[in-house]
Amino acid sequence: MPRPASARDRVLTAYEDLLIESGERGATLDAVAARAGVSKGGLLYHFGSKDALVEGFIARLMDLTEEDIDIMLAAPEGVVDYIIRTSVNEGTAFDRALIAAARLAQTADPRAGVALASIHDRWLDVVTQVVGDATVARAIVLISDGLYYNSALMGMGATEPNDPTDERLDRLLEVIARLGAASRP
Amino acid sequence: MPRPASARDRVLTAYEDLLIESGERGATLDAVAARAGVSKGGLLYHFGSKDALVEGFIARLMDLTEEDIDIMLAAPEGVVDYIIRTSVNEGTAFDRALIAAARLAQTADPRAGVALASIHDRWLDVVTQVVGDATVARAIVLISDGLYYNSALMGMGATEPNDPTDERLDRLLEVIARLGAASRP
DNA sequence: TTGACTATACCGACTGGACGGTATAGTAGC
DNA sequence: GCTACTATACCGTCCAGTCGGTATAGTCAA
Repeated sequence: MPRPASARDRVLTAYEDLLIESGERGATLDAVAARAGVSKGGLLYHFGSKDALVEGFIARLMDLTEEDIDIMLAAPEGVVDYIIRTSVNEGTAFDRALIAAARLAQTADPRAGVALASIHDRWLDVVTQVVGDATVARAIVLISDGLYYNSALMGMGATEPNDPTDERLDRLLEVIARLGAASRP
Repeated sequence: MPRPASARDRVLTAYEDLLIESGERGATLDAVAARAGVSKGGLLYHFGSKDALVEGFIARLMDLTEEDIDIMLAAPEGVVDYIIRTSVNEGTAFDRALIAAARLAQTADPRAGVALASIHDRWLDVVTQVVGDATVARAIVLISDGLYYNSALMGMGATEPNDPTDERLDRLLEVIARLGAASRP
């Protein structure tokens, strides 16, 4: 690990930003380098190929996933509330990484698909633990997936607002409570 | 319109297949033409540009959507059962078109994302009509979205089976019934 | 303390291949 | 003779990856 808040990290963030804003096609090495404020050569010094860049991005995503699960388990409002409310916008570093991964998965990069599937499974485990019923947990995680993917894929075409305090989410959570979900762990 | 599966249709289907199998990057004009068994010149005779091909694909998707909604409304097992069970595999022409659209969404052009959003809205309308409650309908459509996008994005990484008669879907539908959804119109 | 050498971090011109699109000449069937 | 193609060649652009070079800091030995 090099000392300063490094070029390597800036490159990863630039890649993520470009995936979100312009899709996989727009996230070229030149564009990523420019965004990160390094030259193309500099980028390729840190990541020897585009493939290695994808690998690095996914590794960071998996780290953020573990962090987010810790936060989720400690959330004062409960796991279910947390997972549904944070399924909706692009605010946190984790949200952004997830949306970027969804963009990557669209282009059939199997690694992004596998990463997404494993994140989904982690959530399912945690929610199952909390609500006690595997099928109820599955329904909840699917709703979360639906919210995520809608914001990931529909972009400007979306009808869903991206506000985690939206009262429509309150109502959605009330309906979810009917499934038998404990709203607190 | 000529008699058998016309070259035009074959081109559209080949494009769809390639989107599903190889993503947007793999669906090049050369690859689509080869898959459809026409020459590149032949493809460009029918669709003057890749843009026109996308347009043609989306037009067919929207036709299939209207057909599917008619089928859904007439489904003997009810709208909710139908929408959840058919959210899961790549069997029908409509399913395949939807998965392909998810691959295309927001990659280069917002049209696929807009189309997806409008299909989502049509479903929401229909389900709201049937179950009577907008929030319950939203939860159901989100579960359907979750199932769809999981099969669209996770590909080989998926843990979800793609079998509409899977008993896990039966259990999921039982849980959804607790939301207050009428399982028949 | 200075000069030789090494490692790390980065630059940017260039190459080669892929891809969208154009063009043109020709063919089979109605 | 028109529609619906096939076949092939070619062009310009974009893009991943290569390569030679530069800058800086640190090591070490004479």
